[in-house]
Amino acid sequence: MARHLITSAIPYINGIKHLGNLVGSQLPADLYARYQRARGNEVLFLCATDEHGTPAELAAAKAGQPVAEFCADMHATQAKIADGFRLSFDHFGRSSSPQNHALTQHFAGRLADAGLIEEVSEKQVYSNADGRFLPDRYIEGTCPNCGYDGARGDQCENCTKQLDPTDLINPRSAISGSTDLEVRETKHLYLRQSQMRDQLNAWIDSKSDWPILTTSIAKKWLNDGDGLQDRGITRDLAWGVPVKRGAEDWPGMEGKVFYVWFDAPIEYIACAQEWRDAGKGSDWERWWRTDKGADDVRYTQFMGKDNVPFHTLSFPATILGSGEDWKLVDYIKSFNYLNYDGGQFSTSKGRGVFQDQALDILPADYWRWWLLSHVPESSDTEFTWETFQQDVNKDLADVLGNFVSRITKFCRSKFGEEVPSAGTFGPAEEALIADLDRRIAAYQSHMDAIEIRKAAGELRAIWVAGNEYLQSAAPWSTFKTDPDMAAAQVRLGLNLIRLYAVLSAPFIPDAAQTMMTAMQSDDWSWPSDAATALAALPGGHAFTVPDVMFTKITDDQHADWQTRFSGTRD
RNA sequence: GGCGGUAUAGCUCAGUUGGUUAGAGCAGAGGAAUCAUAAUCCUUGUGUCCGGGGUUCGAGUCCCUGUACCGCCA
Repeated sequence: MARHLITSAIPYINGIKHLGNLVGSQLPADLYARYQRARGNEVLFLCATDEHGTPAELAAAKAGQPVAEFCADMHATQAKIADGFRLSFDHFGRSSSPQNHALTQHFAGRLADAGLIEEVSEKQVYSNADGRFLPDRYIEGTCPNCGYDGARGDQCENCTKQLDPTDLINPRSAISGSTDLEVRETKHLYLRQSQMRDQLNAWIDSKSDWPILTTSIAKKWLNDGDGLQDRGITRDLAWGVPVKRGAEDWPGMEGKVFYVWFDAPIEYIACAQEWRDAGKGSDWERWWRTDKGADDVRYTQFMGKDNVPFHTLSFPATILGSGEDWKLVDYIKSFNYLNYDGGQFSTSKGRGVFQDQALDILPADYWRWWLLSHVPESSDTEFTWETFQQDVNKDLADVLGNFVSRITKFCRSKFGEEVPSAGTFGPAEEALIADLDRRIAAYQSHMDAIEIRKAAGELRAIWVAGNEYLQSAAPWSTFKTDPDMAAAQVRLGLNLIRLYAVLSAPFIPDAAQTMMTAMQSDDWSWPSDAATALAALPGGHAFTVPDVMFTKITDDQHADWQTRFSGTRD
């Protein structure tokens, strides 16, 4: 039995995410996790919330809550939404957990011992009114280049010129508006990634099977300009993991915390400890320590393309630099962006569909199916209500839902609500079985390779094969002349429903459960061959006719949602 | 400005190491059937494969160049 460690990029805590955040990491990771479990493999599927940093502090302030309380509430909210989408995390952790605090400090200590941490003094803008240092982008002022009044300390969004905060004319705090700013000297820790460039380069080079999107981004950061740059891993903030060297205090670093990009990926490991501590498992090290049983684990990460540098370089640098036997990622599946109706999803402009709204208007399976079958694997993908309506109605309601409906209702009217026993399979049935064997093999190989769109296409073709068979076998016709043959045809059709439940469950778990329940079965075993799988429900086995599985999206709903989620356009 | 990605049928996309008349789903058109959520099934593609050069016996596929969109970095 193979063992799969699977992680999804961890979503930031500052608010409810839109669909773009779902499709780029959590949903495909869930698909893969469900598939591997279905194949009988051992899976540990982890995700968490990324809770530290300035945006979280500001979001909490805006909500009028202490930041710890805000994060706890928002974590619960995101966990509820994840559950709504049927994301099957073995544990949904928090980067603010005590486990992550300790582990982050541990890694910092190991890296320091290995000579990979450097203390650097630098000048940063301090706001007396806010009582804090301000990150570059939280300083606003007049652009020295174009005169735009709302330029940020990192870049003027009017003329796109890159800036230093000290370039701004009449700088002010973006948080309070205060102009009582001063430049102060402060000391920070830098991770000397540049020292590990050759090691990282060789590691990336060894990953010839990774998606081009993943390796090209990594190589660019390794080789661009002066090569991989050292990065600051601490900040002058209150909310975060306090800087410590292992369990020891770090002289000169009092009151500082680690920067989010340092502690967030470490949460992947800490999350396994949380999982253990929550009583969901007994041994987390056999998943994460190659010297303690994780040698045979295959570790796959899922993320949007914006997260690739941290996962290909920074986090591996942390792990390799520690000198300990931590598990490195085996395969990184990265995704492009999902666009919304001619533009980008925008949190600030309220453009696009947010995850809670999506679940309010339609069941999870509708979203799961459309998003996964259109997942942006090779380039950005466009969401439009028109294609969403068309595709979901066609694939789920017409092709799959109607198949279940037509065969169960036909059987009920002619043979009653049990699988008919009479008749034997002929050439048409054998041909279907051979076709299914080929298609299931193709489906598996696409799923094994995490080629999601291809897998979705093959699954859809498997649904279509059932309709093709019924159409040519025409039991409603044979019933008049040869009821026994009709019985055999219906028996095959009913067994297809159970097989579809098994094969479809990774994509649409709720509908799969509906199908399985209707067939009054609990046999979720993955098919070894179609002939055997289609004999699972013998003659005489009782079933029920399920309610309509997928109601169609109407034109009125389409129009209503198109308007409601358009947001404010400029 | 530097780098990377993308550009294939009305729409969403496949096209493996260059090799025969460029494919799939949806939409459109025609037909069959009537068990079913008016659902299904069959038939139907005259596409300057973004433009322009080049390499090659042969390029959607490689090289150069231009254009458009997206992203990352400075």
